[in-house]
Amino acid sequence: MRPDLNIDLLRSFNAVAETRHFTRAAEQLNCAQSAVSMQVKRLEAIIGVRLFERSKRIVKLTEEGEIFRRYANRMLCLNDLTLAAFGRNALQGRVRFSATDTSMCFLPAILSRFAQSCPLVELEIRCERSWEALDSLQAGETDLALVTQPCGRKGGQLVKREALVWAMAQGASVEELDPLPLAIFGPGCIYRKAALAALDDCGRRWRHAYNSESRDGLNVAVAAGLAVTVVPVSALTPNLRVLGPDEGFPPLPEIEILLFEASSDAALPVATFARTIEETLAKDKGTV
Amino acid sequence: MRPDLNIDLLRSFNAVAETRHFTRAAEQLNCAQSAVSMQVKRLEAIIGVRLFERSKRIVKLTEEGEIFRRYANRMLCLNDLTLAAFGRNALQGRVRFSATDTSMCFLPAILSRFAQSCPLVELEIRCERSWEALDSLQAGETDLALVTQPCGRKGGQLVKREALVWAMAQGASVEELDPLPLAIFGPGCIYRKAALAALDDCGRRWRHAYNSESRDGLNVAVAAGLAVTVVPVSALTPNLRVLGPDEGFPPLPEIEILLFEASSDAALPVATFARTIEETLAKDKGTV
DNA sequence: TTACATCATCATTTTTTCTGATTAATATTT
DNA sequence: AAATATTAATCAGAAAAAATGATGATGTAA
Repeated sequence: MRPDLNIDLLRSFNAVAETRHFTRAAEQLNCAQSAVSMQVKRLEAIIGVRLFERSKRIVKLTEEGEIFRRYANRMLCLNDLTLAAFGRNALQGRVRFSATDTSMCFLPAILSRFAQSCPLVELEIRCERSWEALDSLQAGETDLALVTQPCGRKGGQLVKREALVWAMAQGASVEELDPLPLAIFGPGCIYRKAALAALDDCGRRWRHAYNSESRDGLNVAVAAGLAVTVVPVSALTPNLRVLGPDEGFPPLPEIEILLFEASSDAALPVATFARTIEETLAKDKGTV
Repeated sequence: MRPDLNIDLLRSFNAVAETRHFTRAAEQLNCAQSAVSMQVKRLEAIIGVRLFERSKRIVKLTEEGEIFRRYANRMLCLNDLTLAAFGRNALQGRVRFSATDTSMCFLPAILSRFAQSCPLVELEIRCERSWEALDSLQAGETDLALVTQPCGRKGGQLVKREALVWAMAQGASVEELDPLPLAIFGPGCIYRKAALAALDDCGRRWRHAYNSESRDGLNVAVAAGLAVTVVPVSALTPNLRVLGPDEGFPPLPEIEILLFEASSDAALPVATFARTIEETLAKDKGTV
């Protein structure tokens, strides 16, 4: 029925909009000026809107042209992204990645970013405790590990500091809970020690009500309002309520998210994934 | 350097991926089967990836083809959206719209949706109290009004019910505040009455500490931790903390968001904007 | 095996697009 | 004011790209 857009035409349109000259745009595009004129004309015919004001000598975007420019840009970006993701020198391969339960909450942002620009790279994700993740890394079973404890290993890179807070279900009340029922990870977690010590220090009685090796396990008890837990602020969900000094909860230490790589000269997909993690977490740094 | 994508080729690719037949795709596209073959081949050359498995008789997307399909689809959607937004029968004109401070918090979602599909429509937004908005509508100064109180007018359409909650700044404490300093709208707001009555009922002393005709005005006091306010849950920001029965706050009534139109046979852009409001708010309904 | 269906390939035709020259309009210089 | 220069639109012809219809190859069903 009606013709589709054409990326080449958008490219030309964009060049004219940038340079504000048909001649310069032609140079930039390596073609004759008349070609650019005709391309813009063709594009205008397709979308049925006049894009440039040519009454005077100067080339100026019309109001609609200005609006259309945003659409054209999105289209060109998507085009470039797609070509970069697939083209001949697109990344391909596999990345075996270990995350801890705690670092898991950052994965959605990281993954959507990475999957977008490197769709051909196969991702293998495991969830382990920090020390297990580092063992896997050393054993060559994984390429990267995003952990919360260095476990004595050297070479980890600090990619983010994250506040840890006490939290419980929105509706639940903490008043009548004494001793305080806790849903936290089992022994081995250094933050667990710090949290319990802090509670003891301020004289709050507690009991270890629920235990699990995974956050999902704990969440069941927390969501039911049966226990209080400790989470990084990034893992807070709408149904969780932060418990502060007002309610008698001591401040918690910050956790450090560390990135370990199997080798410094890792395969390109691995290195790219590592850089994506750094960038994504660094971006969040300011907002939290 | 390397050639750009081409929407026509994506269209063909998509047809083949859908029908799983080059011949059927050709019928669908109204062209010869050989053309489709060549188009797919050309596309494969551009992105440097084999898209279909043709070893057997059946046409099957390769693994990469399956991934590429998502990119192609996004591109085609953006193409269609752009054409619909500009093409000959694209909406053009102006919509004059009144919102109240309370309904304002829904505007970002509504506007981004509308602006996306109708970029050529000029939007004029005013923020008024409900009764002023309805007066403006009746006076023909605006085309649509999204209000929280019917003010005795008939013909409004209920587009959303929204819970109202007590809230204060995250860090601040409510314990030592007696009488409770309130930052709420001035007289005229029916929800204000309900809120104050509820406070009185549960024996909580309060004083009217801050007053303003706009939410921004109130927010200054609230953000500073100087006062407690009442907000619809959709207007909650991360720096606000909900105050519930635990802290001695009575439940509040729900507000009703009503949409009034100047006339039932409004201009097409106005009607489209109205429909966008309904759809956007209806979508939220389930999640809140 | 034969008949049939399906996709790739090819030579040819058709369509699209580009080029280079020219023109018209505006700005700049003399 | 006239001359010159710059710029974009237009046009005819050239070049390139794409579509067609025929043909061939390959696999499936009868």
